[in-house]
Amino acid sequence: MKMSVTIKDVAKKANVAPSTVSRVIHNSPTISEKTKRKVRKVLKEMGYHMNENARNLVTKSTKAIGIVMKSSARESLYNPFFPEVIRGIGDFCNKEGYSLSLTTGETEDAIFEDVVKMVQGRRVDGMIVLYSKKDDKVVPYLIKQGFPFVLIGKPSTNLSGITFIDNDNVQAAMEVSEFVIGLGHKRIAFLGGSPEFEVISDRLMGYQQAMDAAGLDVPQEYIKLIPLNRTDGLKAIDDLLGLKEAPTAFLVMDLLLGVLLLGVLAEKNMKVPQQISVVCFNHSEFIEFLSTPLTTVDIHTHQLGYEAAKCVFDLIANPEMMEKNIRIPTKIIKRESHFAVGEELKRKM
Amino acid sequence: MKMSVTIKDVAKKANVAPSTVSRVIHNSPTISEKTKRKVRKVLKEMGYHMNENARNLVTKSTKAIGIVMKSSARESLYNPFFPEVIRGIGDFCNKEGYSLSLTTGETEDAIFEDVVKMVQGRRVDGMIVLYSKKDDKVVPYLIKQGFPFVLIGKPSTNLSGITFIDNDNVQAAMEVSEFVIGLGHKRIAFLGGSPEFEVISDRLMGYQQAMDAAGLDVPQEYIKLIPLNRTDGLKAIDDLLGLKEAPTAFLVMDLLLGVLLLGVLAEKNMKVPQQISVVCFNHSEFIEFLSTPLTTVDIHTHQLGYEAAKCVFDLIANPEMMEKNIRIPTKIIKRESHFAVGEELKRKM
DNA sequence: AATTGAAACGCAAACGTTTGCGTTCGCGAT
DNA sequence: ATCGCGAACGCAAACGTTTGCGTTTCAATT
Repeated sequence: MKMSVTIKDVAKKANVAPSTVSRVIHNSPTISEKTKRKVRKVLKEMGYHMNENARNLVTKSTKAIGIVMKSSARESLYNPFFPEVIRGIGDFCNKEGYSLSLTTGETEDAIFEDVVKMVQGRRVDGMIVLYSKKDDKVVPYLIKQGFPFVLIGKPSTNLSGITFIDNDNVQAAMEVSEFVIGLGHKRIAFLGGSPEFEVISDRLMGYQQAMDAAGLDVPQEYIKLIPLNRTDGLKAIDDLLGLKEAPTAFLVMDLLLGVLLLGVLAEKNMKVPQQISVVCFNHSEFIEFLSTPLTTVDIHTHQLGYEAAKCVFDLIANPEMMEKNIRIPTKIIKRESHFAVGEELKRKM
Repeated sequence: MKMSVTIKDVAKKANVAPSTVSRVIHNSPTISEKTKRKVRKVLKEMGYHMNENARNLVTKSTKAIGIVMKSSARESLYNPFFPEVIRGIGDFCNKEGYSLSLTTGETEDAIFEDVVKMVQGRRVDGMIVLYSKKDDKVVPYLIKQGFPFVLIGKPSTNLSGITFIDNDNVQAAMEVSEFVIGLGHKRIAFLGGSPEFEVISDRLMGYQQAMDAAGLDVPQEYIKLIPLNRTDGLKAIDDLLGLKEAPTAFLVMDLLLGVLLLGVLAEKNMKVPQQISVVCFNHSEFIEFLSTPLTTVDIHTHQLGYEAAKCVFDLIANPEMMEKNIRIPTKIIKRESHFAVGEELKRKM
């Protein structure tokens, strides 16, 4: 490891005081152009680079923000949410010259310790929390510390003062339900993950509102809230398809379940969209590779991250800022896994 | 933001010198048990937590390691490699109480700047580089700086002194080829991404070696090296299936291409594995959700990350260590997308 | 009782910055 | 020639730790 060149080294070589070098680096107006040129020359020559630790120590501001994630989270591993949202965060941070720090903890306690270390250890200026769980210690801690943070998702606790970014999932589900209803469907199934996730329960709500508004009743058998794995997924799908009045359309909450559903339908030789319509949440470029051109709902993951980062920045700059709640709009990407009732015959030709 | 309690605050309250507090924190044997108890009590009471910046400044060691990734890398977004490898790295780091820092840059220059900032800015003790590109500046820079780092993948430059972790892709491809050959196949296609990636060219090599060894010749039409997108993928697959002597088995280098292939085969009503065998690289739990139980090659992504982290640690502890090259073994996960030639009829009953 | 020697602790410098304030310098106005 | 006054720069303290070394304490040895 080469020894680093410090401000003092530069100062010595340039025959100025360290403070002058510092001011040159920050382009202070109190330094003459002549000295600036001289010092800058030496800076280049010696290959100076700032020691961020020393800087952080005195300015009390690291140029970094932390990301809290539940690392073994199944749901974030197999859909592109995790990388996408980090890319979004990264994009903004990069524009502002900030860097990113990740929690590494596996257990909840370990994660909490990571957060404490980041916050109290003054390693980051702000935090972005990538999940929202019922009785989690992280968010309450951040609030108590008065530390700038934003949440991606919806706060599950009834704590106030939380700035959060998310989609309007109720709205999104309502829109997509209305869309499907508008196509003429009356028997619409809801296939999703565990309702303990805010996302799912919100979407369920939107779905039900739309159905109610359209005067369609929703038999409980149409609603399948299941863990995200093959066996439970298969069972749910079989149940639905085995119904005397089987649904003609599926609202699927996850790409994985969507893939599973398409597979089952293909095996049963049921054509999508001719016999069954499928709409799937969380658009990603992955679906391009499926043989069925799925109609999806784009939740704009990248933008979620980007806006979240922007928000922590505002919070850092102005800690007394009122909490806000930014909703990223969703968009139905219409491809060809849905059909309008009555069009079956035309299509079959 | 609450004001932090420092070592001095604790020292004052406990009627000892700051140095004593520091030694208590580090559990120095030169401090009596009595004082330790007293100081520890005050530490808890005041809720002390160390300021890492100050610590890093004097010890010249942050307890963090950096991760370099090419962020917009398509290939890392849609297969679970990226999250998985980070989880692996995180697992080890967490065990050792280290934290993680990510580059945020989009362009190559931005990424390079991130790296410089991490290294020279003394924000990390070591680095893990998640890619290896032909004429990249990062690796040469790290070498020049004598900074501890390891590469995941295979160094594309002819620079020596690089510790790197990867799979033996030649070997892996050879094994899987032999496996398929052993089933009786003679017409085996190779479907993969761009050969500018070391992974692909290595596997291609292994494939060809196995074919040669078995005395099977490989017509150039059997080898499709294409960019990872739908159109190019479809074209390649169509080409292969349209051949007068179409392959009976496919070696697929990527989950995405695998999914695409399965879709096309289903549309053409070609049964897997009865008519066509498919083996796909990069096992992930995702494939559980496909209707076809794909036989895959597990490259142990998680362990790649874990071992990489372990390596930087060794390097940090002992910078003069000889470079090493750790190969993570691969494993064929045999499921049911392959068939032994001659068994078709049995299966059909 | 004086001496010795660990054991236990305190002092102060150092790490590389930033920044308030003081000092120097040159120069035009008196 | 003196004064005054910005402009340009240097001094030194501060940020919160760690650590080598010096000092104190106190029990054990002579």
